[in-house]
Amino acid sequence: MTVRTRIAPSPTGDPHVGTAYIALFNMAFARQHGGEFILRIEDTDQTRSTAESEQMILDSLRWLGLDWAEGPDKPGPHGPYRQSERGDIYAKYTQQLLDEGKAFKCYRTSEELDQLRNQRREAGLQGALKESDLALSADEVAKREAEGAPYVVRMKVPEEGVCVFDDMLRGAIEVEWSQVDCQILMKSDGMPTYHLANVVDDHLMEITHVLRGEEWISSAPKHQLLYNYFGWDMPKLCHMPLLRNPDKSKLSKRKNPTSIIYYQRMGYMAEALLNYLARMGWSMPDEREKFSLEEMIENFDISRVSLGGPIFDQEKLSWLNGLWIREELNDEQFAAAFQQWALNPEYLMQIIPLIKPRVEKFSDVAPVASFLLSGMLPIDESSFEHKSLQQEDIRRVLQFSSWMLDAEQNFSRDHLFAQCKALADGMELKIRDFLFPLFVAIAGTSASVSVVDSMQILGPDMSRARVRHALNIVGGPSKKEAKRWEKEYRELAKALA
RNA sequence: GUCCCAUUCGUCUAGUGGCCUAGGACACCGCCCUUUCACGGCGGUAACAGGGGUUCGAACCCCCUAUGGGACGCCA
Repeated sequence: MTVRTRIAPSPTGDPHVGTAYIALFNMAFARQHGGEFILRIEDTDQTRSTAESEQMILDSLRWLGLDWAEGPDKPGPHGPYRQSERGDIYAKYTQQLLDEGKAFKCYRTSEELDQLRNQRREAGLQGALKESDLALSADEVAKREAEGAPYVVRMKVPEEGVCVFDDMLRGAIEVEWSQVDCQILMKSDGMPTYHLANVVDDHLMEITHVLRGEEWISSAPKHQLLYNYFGWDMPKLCHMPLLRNPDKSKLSKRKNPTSIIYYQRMGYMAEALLNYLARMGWSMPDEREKFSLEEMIENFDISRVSLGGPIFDQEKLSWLNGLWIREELNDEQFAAAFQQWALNPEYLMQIIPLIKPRVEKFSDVAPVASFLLSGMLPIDESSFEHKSLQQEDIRRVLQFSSWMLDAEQNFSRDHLFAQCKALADGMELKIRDFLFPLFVAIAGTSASVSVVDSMQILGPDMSRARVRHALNIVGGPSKKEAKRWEKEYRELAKALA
């Protein structure tokens, strides 16, 4: 048995807990059956990942204690498409489908596609775009071909009938073919889409089981059809429930910290985080709450996965982490773990240059640096009292900053400063005044080291969480204000890089 | 809007036709322990989304409705 999961790097490289969640279940399933667990990084969209962002994900998964197989014929984290010597395999399989009449070239531009989709919506038509909808006149095709216009390769999909595929947890799922669009397999830049790469790689790597998130259910018919077109056996599919925000939407960084690095910085033990993730949608046969990865693997049974989307509850995670700390670490181990967390050279060396100029004795260090070793800060309304700034200004600064930070992918100090400056100018505030609420949010007081340096060190999720926390304390916008503010912010955001 | 998936205490869940007067855990509340707080111990509040079937019997099987979520990209 060979089980694999695919992970998609985020541009910032922030490794998502959802990624770890899926990887964990893949691994438990594979290891329970004595099989191999393979991890693949999906990167056919080259805008996403860099070597560093991929490394951050792999490091985070290793930190959690997850490990995966890599072999010469079973490419490791990367798909064959990353390896130049195998880069043409997708072209080969695409050509095969073209030759067999199972795929077609499409010269439609994105603008035309938008138009087509809008027209159909206005006409009240339902169903997916089919080959016949996309067809251009023979003249037009010949013209565009002669011009060397870019084209994509799409798979052909039956116009009617039902597709039935199997899910290990849900049984047979039926979808009308009319709902399935003729998926692009090869982009105009010659790169395969996920759908093609996924099917070809999995076949070449002899994958037998795929455990992935529920959001993939709707593309399963396309995948199955591709397997049929190629005449290959399809791996068994299992779709895991999606982790949710407290408001039940799919877990997202705007509403909840999602980065593994956040939970690391927050001081959770890897074992506890993994344990908590394992309890999302799954339970031990004896219902015990605390268990190790090894114990999970020993007792793993995929049919014990429950399908309702679990809400990621930080409170219960904290309780579980407390259990791990109190019960699994003796004083020596606690000391070592804490030292590793707080006093490791990598982290310390980021902090020292900021702290050193501001201390006269070592006893000054802890008070000055404490906010860099904390979670949420104990601040209240009085923390935000300011000689000239109005309450309204403070609330707006925090809300605008929060929106800016949510969208921000680059958390380097200089860039963050430039963004803050741009917002401050737009709001006609002195940068010093603009930064005041941020100082309180990030450091707990305005008498502190550089706030943009602090945000860089604390990382995106911790910074966002603290700003959001501060906003809750001073009061976010009312519904009326929110509308006006959003409009203002959209104007200001144009000045942002 | 269309299609798909889901639905047990506020939250995570047990439950696979009779062991269910629905069990455990987090959170919350109360009591005990304790110079405080926390930890720990004991107890409490709190759920089968609604309606129809099937069955001697339904949280469990079927249908309808409602609610929630996901997917509808030259993203993954």
